[in-house]
Amino acid sequence: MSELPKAYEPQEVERKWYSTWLENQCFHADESSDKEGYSIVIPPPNVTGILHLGHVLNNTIQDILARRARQQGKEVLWLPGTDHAGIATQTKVEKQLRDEEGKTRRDLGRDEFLNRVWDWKEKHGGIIIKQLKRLGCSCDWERERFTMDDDYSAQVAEVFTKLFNEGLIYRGKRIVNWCPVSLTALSDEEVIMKPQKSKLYFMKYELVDAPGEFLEISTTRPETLMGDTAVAVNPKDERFTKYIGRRVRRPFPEAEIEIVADDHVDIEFGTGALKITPAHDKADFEIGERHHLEIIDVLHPDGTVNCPDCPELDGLDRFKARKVAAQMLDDKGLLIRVEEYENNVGFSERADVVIEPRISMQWFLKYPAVKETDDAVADGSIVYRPARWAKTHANWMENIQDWCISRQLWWGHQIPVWYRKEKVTQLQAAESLDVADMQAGDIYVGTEPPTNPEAWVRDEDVMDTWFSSWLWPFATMNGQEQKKFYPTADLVTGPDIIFFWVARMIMAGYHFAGGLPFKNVFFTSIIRDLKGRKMSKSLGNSPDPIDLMDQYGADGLRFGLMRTAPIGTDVRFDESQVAEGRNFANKLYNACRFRQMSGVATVVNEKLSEVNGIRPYHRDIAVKLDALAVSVEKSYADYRFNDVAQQLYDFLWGEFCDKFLEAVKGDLRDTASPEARETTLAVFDSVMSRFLQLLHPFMPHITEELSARMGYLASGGYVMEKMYPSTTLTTSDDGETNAEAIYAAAGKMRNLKAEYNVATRKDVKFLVIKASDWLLAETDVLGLLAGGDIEVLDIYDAPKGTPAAVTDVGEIYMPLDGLIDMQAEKSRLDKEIAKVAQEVKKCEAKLGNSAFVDKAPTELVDREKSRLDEWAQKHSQLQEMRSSLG
RNA sequence: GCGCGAUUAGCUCAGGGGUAGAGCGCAUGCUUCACACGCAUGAUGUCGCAGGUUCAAAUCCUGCAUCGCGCACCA
Repeated sequence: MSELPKAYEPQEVERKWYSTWLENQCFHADESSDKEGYSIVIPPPNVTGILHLGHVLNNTIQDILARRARQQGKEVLWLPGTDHAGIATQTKVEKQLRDEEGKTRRDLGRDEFLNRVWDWKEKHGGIIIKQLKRLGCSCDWERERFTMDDDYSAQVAEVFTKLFNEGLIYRGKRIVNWCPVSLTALSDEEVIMKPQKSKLYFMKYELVDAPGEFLEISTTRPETLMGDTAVAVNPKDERFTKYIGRRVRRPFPEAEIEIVADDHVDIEFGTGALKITPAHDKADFEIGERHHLEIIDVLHPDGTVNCPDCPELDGLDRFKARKVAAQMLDDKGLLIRVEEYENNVGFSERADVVIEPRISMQWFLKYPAVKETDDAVADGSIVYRPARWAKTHANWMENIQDWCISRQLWWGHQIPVWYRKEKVTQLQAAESLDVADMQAGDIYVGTEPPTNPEAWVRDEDVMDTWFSSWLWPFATMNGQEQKKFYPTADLVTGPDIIFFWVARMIMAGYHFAGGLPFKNVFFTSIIRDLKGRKMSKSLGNSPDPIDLMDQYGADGLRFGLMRTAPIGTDVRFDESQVAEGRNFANKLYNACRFRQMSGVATVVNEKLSEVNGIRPYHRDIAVKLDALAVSVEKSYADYRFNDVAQQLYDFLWGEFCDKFLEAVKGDLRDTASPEARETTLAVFDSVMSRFLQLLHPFMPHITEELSARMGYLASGGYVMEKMYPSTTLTTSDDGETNAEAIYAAAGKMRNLKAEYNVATRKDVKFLVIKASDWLLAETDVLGLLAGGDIEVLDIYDAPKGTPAAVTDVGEIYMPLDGLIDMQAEKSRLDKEIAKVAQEVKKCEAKLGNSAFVDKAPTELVDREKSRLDEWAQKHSQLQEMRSSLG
């Protein structure tokens, strides 16, 4: 057996077990099972996505929850799938088309282009799924869903139709966030505000009725000046009262526009006069509505200027046009000055370009079940963890705006709306069709095309990807499955998509599925690099999880990440943490390898009392294992996964290997008695087999491997299927354990050796007096642990200066036999004495404080007193030693 | 502007009214027959700053500072 590799090599083992689990359908969820149901739906990654560390954290947590629920005897469904990710996917395919064939999607036409996207999806779509499998995710892959599966798409159309019929979906001309690169509208949530260095232009418009008199106006966007249809001032601003209702001259193209009064104008800002461009600013649009202003669109969809009346600007890119327009103003003597200025500008999340507020015809949704959603989170029907995210949720719900759900893309769920052909021809272009203008018979909304399709034209737009994602928890399940697994139990996701996804799913759950979609939402940390920056492709600071798994194993990556990931705060990723995860796996492997040198287990005892010849170390580790199970349970209840990992780590490394295994090592040697060996092996197996089960959710592969290899699964099955031990290994009848006293004494003895620089010597002799009555039976082990020979004496007249330690096993002396450097010893003692004297002083001060003695709990005071005794005793001992040295 | 979080060892982070913790790193010593992905021993902290509550504050409260995040915005 000893020819096993010294170091654990996870790669092959992980592959082997994952395919074994799959072959045996270990992840399969049976909706007709009698067991209690437990379900999680995966936050569907983009079908184009590549696994990053955020996914690793997120899915490891889900896997832990799922595996643990199985251990608890539940019927578990972890439902996987991917999201079609409208813009992201379409953009990728368009880029490929452009790069490889020099074509645009319009060159291909809608149908052919969509074929290409589907091809692309078939080819590249499965990458992230494979990567999740590599990580060990126990999803029910037979149930993998895609947001554009036929049945899923049907439900999206159905939901649209229902909302339309309820009057919650409407079409209208509004200012929307327009992405000039993707050429589509976006929702407010897809816009990211970034501070930008820009310029504030001060210019003047001449008053029509008073030539030579000017009104000063400040703007950051002179290039939209051609679309100005008014100037606004605040009615309370006395400087401008006299101008209200009069007209100024717009410089180009020349026109007269009115000065209106509107409360929106900030008196303090700029000159206090605001140019109004209703077609290109949300606030201006609203002011325009209040004052019935004309709307002039002066930009093309791609962000170039559309203004044939100004040939100097027509066709220019908006940023180029900005400079030219400023120059034109200057040429006319209307530009007063330009100031450097920093303001917040909206960027498109996907294309990272400046968003253009643009008026266009779009579909909007008035959110359903807003109050119910708000309440569910506020009253704890749905529990957010950490709780503070509930506030963020509430904040958004309060200021909720209608959702722009239409996108001018092809990849996605096409809006299930048809317009009568004659009507469209009549109105010339479908883009400007206003549903409000249509008669009932001119529009058709439904999940199936109209019966005479040739008479109808379908709306070209598709829906926002999130309009399909918000149905995910129930649209992925059929009726039977919903009965068993809906609502789901836990949702694990990032706090950055509370608005995009979580809140919307709750609304959809209420409105379409009759209630909450999940009970708990666990928000994971955001993983940053060591400098605190977000992981991103462009910064190149995002380690590839696959590389990490190649290096450290999936289990190592999972464990390392889980052990650091704090609850609710961002985490800085440190690769050394992953190395620790690997080291931990290796430690576990080697502990088992050691055991395996004595053969494999045939029987694993369920109770410690079944084992003969139990000694303190055996009892001790068994008791600690039972305590670990309880404590881990508690941490799970609070979703404190880092805590669980830390406890498992401390137990295996600190208790099992460092103490227990060191203490019983002798029993496994050839020289040991068969009885002692049998006892130790039995205890090892009882504890280890249970420990592997406890660890399994975090490190599924190695625990499965070792359980099999060690013979813990003699009765068949897999660790991942085993019920979590419902009984404890020990009972209160198992009695007290003295192991801790021995470990502590051994520690003190090793300290003594180190202090006198004889740490590595094995010929050190320790003398024990006032020994505990049970110590005689344990001197061998104590000697082994401490690294020396133990002799228990009734009396020992210690020469002055003999190093000593007071322990719970007795008073221990380490005779020096004159082998110590006296000079070094003296100065060491002096330092030590000073230190101890300080401790004594501290205790005395505390006990001298009558307020403390009177008011603090008595056990605290008593503790302080015994502490003082200990320090004082040590102090006099040291002084004695010091004086003996002269 | 409003809100939220963070600030503890060189680094990454736990903890939390009653003697300051882990791992890594560092130092010293170990090729000890499970493990150098290891073993043993050790050094390192005014627990961001200032007040307050308390017998007792790193911990609770208030303010401030720095860093980060979210929301709202000034054209």
